[in-house]
Amino acid sequence: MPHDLPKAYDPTAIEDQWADLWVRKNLFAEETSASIAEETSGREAAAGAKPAFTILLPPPNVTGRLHMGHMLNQTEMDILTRWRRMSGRRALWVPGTDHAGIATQMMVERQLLAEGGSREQLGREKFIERVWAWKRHYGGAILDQMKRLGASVDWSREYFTMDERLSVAVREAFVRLYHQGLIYRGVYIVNWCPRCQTAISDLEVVHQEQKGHLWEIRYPVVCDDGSESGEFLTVATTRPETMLGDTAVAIHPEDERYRHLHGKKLRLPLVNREIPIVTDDWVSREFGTGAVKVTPAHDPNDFALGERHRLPSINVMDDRGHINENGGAYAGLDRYAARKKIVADLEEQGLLAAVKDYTNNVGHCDRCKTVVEPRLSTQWFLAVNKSPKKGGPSMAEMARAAVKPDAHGKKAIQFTPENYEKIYLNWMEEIHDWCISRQLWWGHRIPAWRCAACGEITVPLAGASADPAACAHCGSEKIAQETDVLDTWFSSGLLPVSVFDWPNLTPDTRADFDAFYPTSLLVTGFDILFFWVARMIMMGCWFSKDVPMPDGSPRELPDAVPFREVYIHALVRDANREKMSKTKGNVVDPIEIVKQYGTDAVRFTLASMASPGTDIAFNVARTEGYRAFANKIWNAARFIFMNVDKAAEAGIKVDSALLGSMPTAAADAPLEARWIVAELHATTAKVNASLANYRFDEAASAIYQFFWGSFCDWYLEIVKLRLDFAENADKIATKSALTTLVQVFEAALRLLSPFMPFLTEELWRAVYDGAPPAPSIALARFPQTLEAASNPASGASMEMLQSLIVEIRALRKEIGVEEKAVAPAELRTDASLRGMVEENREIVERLARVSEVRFVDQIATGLSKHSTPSFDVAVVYERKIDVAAERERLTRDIAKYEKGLAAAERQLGNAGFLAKAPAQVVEGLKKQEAETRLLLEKARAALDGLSG
RNA sequence: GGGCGGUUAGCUCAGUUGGUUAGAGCGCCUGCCUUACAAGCAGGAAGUCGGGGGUUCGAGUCCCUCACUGCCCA
Repeated sequence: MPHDLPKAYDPTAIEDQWADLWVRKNLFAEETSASIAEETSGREAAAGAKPAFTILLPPPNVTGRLHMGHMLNQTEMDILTRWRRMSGRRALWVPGTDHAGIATQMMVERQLLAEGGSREQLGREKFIERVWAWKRHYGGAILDQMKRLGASVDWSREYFTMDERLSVAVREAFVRLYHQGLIYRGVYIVNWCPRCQTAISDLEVVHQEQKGHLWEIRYPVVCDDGSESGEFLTVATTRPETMLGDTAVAIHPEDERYRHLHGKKLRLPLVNREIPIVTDDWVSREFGTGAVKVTPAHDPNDFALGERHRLPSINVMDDRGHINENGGAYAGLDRYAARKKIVADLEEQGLLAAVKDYTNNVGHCDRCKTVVEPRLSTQWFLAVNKSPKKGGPSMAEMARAAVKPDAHGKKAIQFTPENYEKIYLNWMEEIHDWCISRQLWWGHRIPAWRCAACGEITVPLAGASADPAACAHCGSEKIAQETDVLDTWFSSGLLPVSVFDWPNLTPDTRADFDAFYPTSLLVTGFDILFFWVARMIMMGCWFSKDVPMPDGSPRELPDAVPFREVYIHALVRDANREKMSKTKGNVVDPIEIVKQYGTDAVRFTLASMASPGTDIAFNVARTEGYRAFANKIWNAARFIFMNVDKAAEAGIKVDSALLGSMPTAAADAPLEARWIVAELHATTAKVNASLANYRFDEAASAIYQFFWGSFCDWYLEIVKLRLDFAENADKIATKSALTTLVQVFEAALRLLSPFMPFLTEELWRAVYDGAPPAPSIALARFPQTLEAASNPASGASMEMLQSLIVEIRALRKEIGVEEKAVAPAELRTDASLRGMVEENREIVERLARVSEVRFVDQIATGLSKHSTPSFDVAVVYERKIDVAAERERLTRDIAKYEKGLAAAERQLGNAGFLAKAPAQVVEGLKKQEAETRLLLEKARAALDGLSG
C-alpha cells in the first residue's frame, strides 16, 4: 500500500530509484520527427505537430565533474523543460559533452607520465586511441551525475563533439569557410602556452595582477660612424629577457625629452645589435621613461608597431619558453632564468638604471595557469570580420544583426537579462580574427594538405568526404595533412546545427532540423558568453542560412539563429559571497549537498535564489529550509492519505477520474474549498507568468507560499472539520470536501513537479494508489488557470476570518490563556460580517480555540480587546490583565497610528496631491485615514479605560 | 584606464510602468510534543531603503554627486 509513508521524508530512499527509472525508460526522449511523420503519414502532419521547445545542454567538459554552476544551469533548464513539456510542447533537451582538447590531452599525458611514457613515445595514432580509451572509461562521469539529478534530457540523442557525425560537420564547416576565403594561415603573434605547447585564444588567457618589477635599462646611443656617443636612452620593461629580440626602441614623436634622438640608433646591450629609434603615437610618454623597447616577435603591441615601421621580428624563444639560438649566450636558458641572468649582466655592465616595484597584469593559461608567452608562430585563423568571396556580410556582422532589433523592433535573439545584449555587441564590435589552430593531437585534425613540391595548401571541396590524393595546385602526390587540430570551440560552436545532422540534410534526413532548429533557448553563465554563445551565433547563422526552410523558401536571419532566446544566469558563490575555488577550498560539491538534503531541496534552493542578474550566495541554511518544505508536503500527503484510507473504510471513495485537471468549487461549497481553489488558480497564473519571464525565484516563492502558507496552514486545518467519517455524518459533504482536498493537492503536486521532480513523482503515484494515469508526473499536464475560477468573495471572507483568528490568538497570548484552554470570545462587528462569521463559526472556534463566539454591540469593559477597521474582539478569561504590558502595547499602537494618521492627513491636505493623484489612490488613502483614525480613537479609549 | 552592476531587517534576497503606513526565507525572542509534520505549531521584536542634493502633489523606484563594493574588457 503506497499510502503507508514514513513519518519523515527521506529523499535518499526514493531518489535513486526514480532517477534510474526515468533514464531506463528513456522517459524524456522526443521521437525523431521522421518517425512522427511516418506514423502520421506525411511531413505536413509532422510540421503541424505540437510546437517544439528545444534546448541544448551547454556541453560540459568531458573531463569535468559536476559543480554548483552546472547544477544551477541544469536546474534552470530542467525546470523550464519540464514545465514546457507538461504544458504541451514537444520538449527536447539534448545532452552531451565536448572533447576539451587541451584538458583531455593533459589528463592522458599525465597518466602516461606516471607510467614513465610520453605521447611522443607513443606516437599520434596510438595516443589518440589511448585518449578514446580514457574517454570511454572516465568521460561519462559528469553525465552520470546529471542522470542522478534527474535532468529530463533525451539520452538517446547524447552527443560528443568527436563523434563521427559531428566531426563530419566540423570538416565541412572548415572546408566551406576556407573556400569562402575566410580561413587563412599566417605568421602572427598568438598567445602561446609553453606548458601545453599550443596556441590558445585570447579568451583562454586569464589576466591576473602580479607583483613584479619595472626594469629601466640604458641603451647606448650610437653615432653615425658606429661609435657610442656616451649618451643613453633608458627604456622601461617588465620583461627584460625579451630584449634579446628587440629590433627598435620607440618614443613618442612629440616627446621633447627625446626630440634630439629622432633618427638616431642604439646599440642593444648584451647582443650588440644596432637598432633604430622610431617614433610612434602609440607610445605613452607617462609610462616608465617614455621610451619603450620593441620586440615584435614577443608582444602583440610591438608586433603591430613593427608592422607599421617595417621592423624585422626576431624570435628568441622556443616553444617551451626557453631562449633559442637567437639569444646568443643565453640560449638554452628558461625564460625566467634568462631574465635573472640578463638583469645581473646588465647591472654588472652598469646598464641597469633602476628597478622599480610594479604590479602588472600577467596573462595565464586558463587551463594550466602557466604564464602565457606571446609568440610569433604560424597558425590558422578565421577572418570573422571579412566578407566571403561571393560577397555579403561577415560572420561578425551577421552575428551582430542577430541580436539587434529590425525595422519592427523585433530581435532574432532575445537576451535575458537584457543588458547582456550590450556586452555581447561590444565584444562583437571589437572581435579579432579567431586563431582556430591548436598544436595538439586530440581534436579535429585540420583538413588541409600541404604539398612538399610546391608548398601550396590543398583543402578538399565542399561536400567531398574523401581526402585529397594529390596537390590541387601542382598535382604532386607528395602532400601531407596539417598536424594541428581545431580549437574545441570550433566544434562546439557548430553544435546547434550539427546535432540535427547538418550538413547531411536531405529530404529524408532533415525532419529533425526542420522541427527543432532554431532551438528555443540557451541557458548559460556569462563566463561563456564569448566562448560559446557568440561562436554559436556566428557559426549557427552562417551555416544554417544556406539551409532552405521546410517549404523551400530561403532562410532569413530570424530562422537562421541557433536559438531564439538566451538566458544568462548568475554565478554560484559560497555563503560568504566568495567565488568558489579549489585553492580557497570553499567549493561546495553539489552531490554532497544532494546526499544530505535531497536533490529537490537543492534544486529549490537554487531556483528560489535565481533572480536575474544577482549572484547566488549558496547557503545550506536555505537548503535546510527547503528540505523542511519537502517534509511539510510529505506530511501533508500523509495526512491526506490517512483520511482517504479512513474514508474508504467508511465507504467513501474519491473518483480518480476527477483528478488530473484543474479543480473548481461549486458556489455552495464551503468557504475554505472555494478559497483554496481560487488560491490554486492564482498561484498557477503566477507560476506560469514567472517562468515565462525566467523568474524562477518568483515562481518558487509563489508555490512555497501556496503550499505552506495557504494549503497547510489554513486549508488543511479547516478541512479537518469536514472530514467526519462517523456513521451519522453528512457523507455527501465529507466526500465533497475530501474530493476537493485530493484534487487540489494533486494539482499542486503537478505545479511543484518541475521544481521538485522526485518528491512529486513519489507522492503523485501514491495519490493514484500506484495506478497513475501516465508513466510519470512529468508527463502529466501542467496546471492552467481558468478565468472563471477567480473568486474574490471567498478571498475577502477568508482574509477577514484569518485576521479574526490571528487577533484572537494574539490576545490569548497576551492575557496568558494556556495553549490548550478554550475560552469564549466577544466580537463586535457589522451585520454582514456577523453573518459570515456565524456561517463559519466552527472555523474560528477550532483554529482560535474559542469555545463560543459571542456577538456583542460593545466589548465588555475590563476586557482587553484588539481592534481592526472591521471588528473589535476580546477573549473572556478570568486572568487579570497585565496592565503594564497592555499599556505598553496600546501606547505603541497609538504612536504608530498617530504617525500614520499624520502622514495621511498631510497628504490629503495637499491640494497638489488631490488634484494630480489618480482617484483610486486618493480614495484609498481617505479610507485608510478613516480607518486609522478609528483605530486611534479606540486605542486611546482603551488606554483611558486602563488608567481609570 | 574603459564599461557594467550592486548597496533595502542580524544574514541572503524580492520590491513590476514613481502611488496608500516597504516584503519573504533563514536567524532571533516567547509559549506549546494541539494525532500530518519539533525538519513542526502559535505569537512577537526587528529597516532614516549606503551618504548628500535635485525633479515631482508624491521617490526604495527617476536624475546628479560622493562613498564603498563586485565583475568584465584593456
